[in-house]
Amino acid sequence: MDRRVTKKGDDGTSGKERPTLKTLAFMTGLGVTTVSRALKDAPEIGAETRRRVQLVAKQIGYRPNRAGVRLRTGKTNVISLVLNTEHELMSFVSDIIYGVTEVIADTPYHLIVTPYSRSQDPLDPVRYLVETGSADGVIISRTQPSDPRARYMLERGIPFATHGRTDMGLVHPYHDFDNYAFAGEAVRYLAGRGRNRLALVTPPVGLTYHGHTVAGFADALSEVGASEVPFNTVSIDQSIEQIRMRTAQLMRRKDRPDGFVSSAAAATLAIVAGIEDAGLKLGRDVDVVSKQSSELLHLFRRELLVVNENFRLAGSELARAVLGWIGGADPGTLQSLSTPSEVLPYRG
Amino acid sequence: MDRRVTKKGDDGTSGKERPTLKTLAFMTGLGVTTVSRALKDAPEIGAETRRRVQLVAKQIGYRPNRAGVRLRTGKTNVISLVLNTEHELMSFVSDIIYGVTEVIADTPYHLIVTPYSRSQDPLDPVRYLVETGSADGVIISRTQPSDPRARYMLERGIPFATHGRTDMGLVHPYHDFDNYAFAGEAVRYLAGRGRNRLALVTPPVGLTYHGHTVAGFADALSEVGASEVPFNTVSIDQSIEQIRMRTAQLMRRKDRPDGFVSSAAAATLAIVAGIEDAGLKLGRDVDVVSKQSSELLHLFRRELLVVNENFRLAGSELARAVLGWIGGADPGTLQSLSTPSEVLPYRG
DNA sequence: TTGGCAATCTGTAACGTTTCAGTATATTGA
DNA sequence: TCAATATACTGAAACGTTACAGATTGCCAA
Repeated sequence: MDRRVTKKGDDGTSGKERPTLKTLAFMTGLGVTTVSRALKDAPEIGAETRRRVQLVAKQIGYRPNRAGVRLRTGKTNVISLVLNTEHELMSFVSDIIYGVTEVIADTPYHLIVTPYSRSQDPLDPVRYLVETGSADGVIISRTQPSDPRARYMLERGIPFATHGRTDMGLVHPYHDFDNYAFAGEAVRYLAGRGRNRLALVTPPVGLTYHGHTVAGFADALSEVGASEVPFNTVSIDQSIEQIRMRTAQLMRRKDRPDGFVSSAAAATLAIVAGIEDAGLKLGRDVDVVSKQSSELLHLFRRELLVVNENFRLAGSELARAVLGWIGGADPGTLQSLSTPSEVLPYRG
Repeated sequence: MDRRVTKKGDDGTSGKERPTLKTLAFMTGLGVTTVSRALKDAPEIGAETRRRVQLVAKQIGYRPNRAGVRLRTGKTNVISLVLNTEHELMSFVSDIIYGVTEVIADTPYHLIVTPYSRSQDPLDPVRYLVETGSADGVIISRTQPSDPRARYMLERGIPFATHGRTDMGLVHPYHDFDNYAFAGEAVRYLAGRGRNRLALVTPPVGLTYHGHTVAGFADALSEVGASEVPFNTVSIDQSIEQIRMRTAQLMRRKDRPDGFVSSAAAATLAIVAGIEDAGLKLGRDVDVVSKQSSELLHLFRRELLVVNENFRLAGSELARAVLGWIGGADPGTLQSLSTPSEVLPYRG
């Protein structure tokens, strides 16, 4: 009986409102259902109708409302990158982000950054994402051999990719840098320069690539007949000052190493500072092979020997992997390993 | 007449589904409307009912469905950080991100990263965000004196904050580092060390802080009676190689500078390399004052003079500003300027 | 007793989308 | 010719939330 002032049938053609399916339906004279299906190339729509709808949609700049889709289908069109906001000094984080955005640029996906801090359980942010259904896919880093986050997401069936491998006998997408090869190459290169008492600056204990690095280092040591100078008190996620001090201590001992293999550029800066604190000279008394993610170590000390790790590539690969899994691909086919470059001495 | 198999009134208490308002309504015996209002402390709900609903909600871990809220209210609970994915070599980006996430951690907001590349109009991503209503607030960087993005968002009434100021006579939230003061301090410090032929490594031309830096530099020069050695062919967003080469060229001339003021750490690495390419020695032939965002320049060359810029703080301030504006605060009160530290010589 | 009013609570509609179950029309097979 | 079937389209319902317009109850003044 009583008609409301704002009645349902307003066709959305007035004013500057964003066009919706209803707008398109009105303009084409079709029903919303037909429009919806025409836009996603459903087979039961006539070819001409389809073209017509798509043309009009393009003309008026129709974009599906994300909230509508998400509410109806559960699809969020969101990828989440889960980051620890306290580790990783010289942050490769931006490179990963750029790599990811590069890949999702021409998809409907958005990238959200989900942080967690040292004090939290790394599982927390992942649990949050899954429980609230906030993302269609997740990228995690700081991967562990037996990673509770990977296990959790596998159980819930949510697509993800890990930066670094796991070792749980479970298959999932990952991208990893071949740290075993890196450490091996580094040792062989140092041995080739006559260095035979080598110390390793390891990745954080507990992460998978710590194991890979240590193994590559050890295997190559015995291969070339060099020996290890234990340096277990140091790993790359310690502070610059800590590493520097410990390095200086080490280098003042008479059984000091004549070569270092360092897993991160930031740590390398500290190692070099420690070496020089002890009055020794890089390239003469000791050589250092280091990974780096941007071209700055050669500027730092020309004597440094570097191997490049491309984090932008890692970001792209991880994004591709997650999207692939979401798209229904076999997770086992979405794994990639990046081979280290050769050891690069200073050129020019 | 005919009852559907799946009928409306299923109360959502079966199985592992995420609880909704309907679930809460069923459990408390109230209507969904009442529950909804009870959760947001609406005044027309009885005190006891309110407590009861909130208790149950907490117990079963109710979280409002973002898509539902967003569809109904238009509120996205999203902040977007708009980034250029090609500039800024030594990326402070991660610090900004961490700063932002720190602030939004205990809010319902998510952070999405919206990239754009050199080839695109910087206005594109902003237009996209506004047109699709993808965010409640936006943070932009690489701010220009007359910034089309700021103007655009002001016109549309969407809350935003800029990293760096504008100069259009329009008021909006910003956070900026006082680059005028930085350049001035740097010049005065160099003058204090007897340097009087100074070169400036400027921020990218066109950005607001280029002007601030140049002005601070020029004003301090005349204040201390030093002179400028023009170095306009270089700015900090050029490649390492470019800067290095140009610096070496400059330093081989007889009218070379005896002091540099550098606006970014990455550029400083190149400057120093160029200086040394020309056979000169830092600290003896020339001094360099540089901004840095992490503590690495002192490791690089102990003779470097540094001023710290805290990008994590910038991220936090920007997030606070946007949230404040969204929350209804006066944009004019959401502006902050970060004062540079003193020039720090090498210690220890 | 009655009317008015405040205090609480509730049903319905709507946001934009997709899916389900149809409907109408044309086409085919016998 | 008629029924069966394919083709092309459509309305209604539902996802979870909030806003609007009531509805119910109890209490008090007249």
